[in-house]
Amino acid sequence: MAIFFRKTTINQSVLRLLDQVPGPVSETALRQQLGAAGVMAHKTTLYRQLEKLVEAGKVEQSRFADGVTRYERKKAHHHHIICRSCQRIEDIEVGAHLQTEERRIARRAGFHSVSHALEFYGICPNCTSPLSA
Amino acid sequence: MAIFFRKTTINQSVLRLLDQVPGPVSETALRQQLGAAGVMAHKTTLYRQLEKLVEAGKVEQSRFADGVTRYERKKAHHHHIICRSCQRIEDIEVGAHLQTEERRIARRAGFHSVSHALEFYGICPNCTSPLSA
DNA sequence: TGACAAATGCAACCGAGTTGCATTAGAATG
DNA sequence: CATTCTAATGCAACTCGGTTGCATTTGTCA
Repeated sequence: MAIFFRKTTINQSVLRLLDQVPGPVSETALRQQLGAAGVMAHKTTLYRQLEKLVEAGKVEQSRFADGVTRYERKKAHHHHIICRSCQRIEDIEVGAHLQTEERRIARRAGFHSVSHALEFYGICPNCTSPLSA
Repeated sequence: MAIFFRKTTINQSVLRLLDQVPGPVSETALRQQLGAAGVMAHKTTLYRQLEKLVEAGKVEQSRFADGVTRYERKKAHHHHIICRSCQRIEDIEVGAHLQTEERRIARRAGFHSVSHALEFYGICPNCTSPLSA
């Protein structure tokens, strides 16, 4: 049985915005962007709506190394690489190694239902090239 | 030039405790354990001392999916698997795939100085076996 | 149209982590 | 030992992401 959603302005705007935005956004950023588009929403509302969307499997949630949780439309399993300089976030896909690794770990340590959280960090091309100087 | 450390009770106790404890500990847990051992320390002090230890390369710091930063004595590069039920944290080593992966990513996306954050989550043997029932 | 539950807003709160400032106390020097 | 310099500590106040309880609004459905 699917989770029940009522059709409301905020509700709709959230999903639409997440569809447009490339990459994960924090609740704060989401609220600002909604505000800019004329949709005022309280942070409590957004957190609750996002939670529902996550439960419904429409949105994916991940916590980054800066301690902030960000949300994005669910797509094929992938990971992110975050620029340590400009904070830009890009999608990347990682080979099948990790699945193998997960199974190996599960077997060896007696754990089950194993999943993982993986993010890469680096310096992106823009921040590498000599903009100044 | 090495970072300068003065020999103080707290300072020493922190390192000693991190040596004894198996796995990463949060500042809060650290403070409680120190307190139980008769060493009272203010949280500000601990955060600052831990920061110094991290800078000095003696302690490793990582942020977990619950949003809490935990600290542990630095050893060979490894990862953790966290029980989703009892929160127990175990060390695991992951194959060399990730290094390969990092290099591949760096090349493909034009990023450099790439590093990663990886944690596994699952249900540990204890929490799997029928304790109740 | 009426009723019920979902959605919203608000205020207050929580907990991790930070900052500025005054005080305490190692360590080095004469 | 006394002096001096600065690391280390404690404290209060704050920031910020996120949560909770409660009252109010509003969508949906009979």
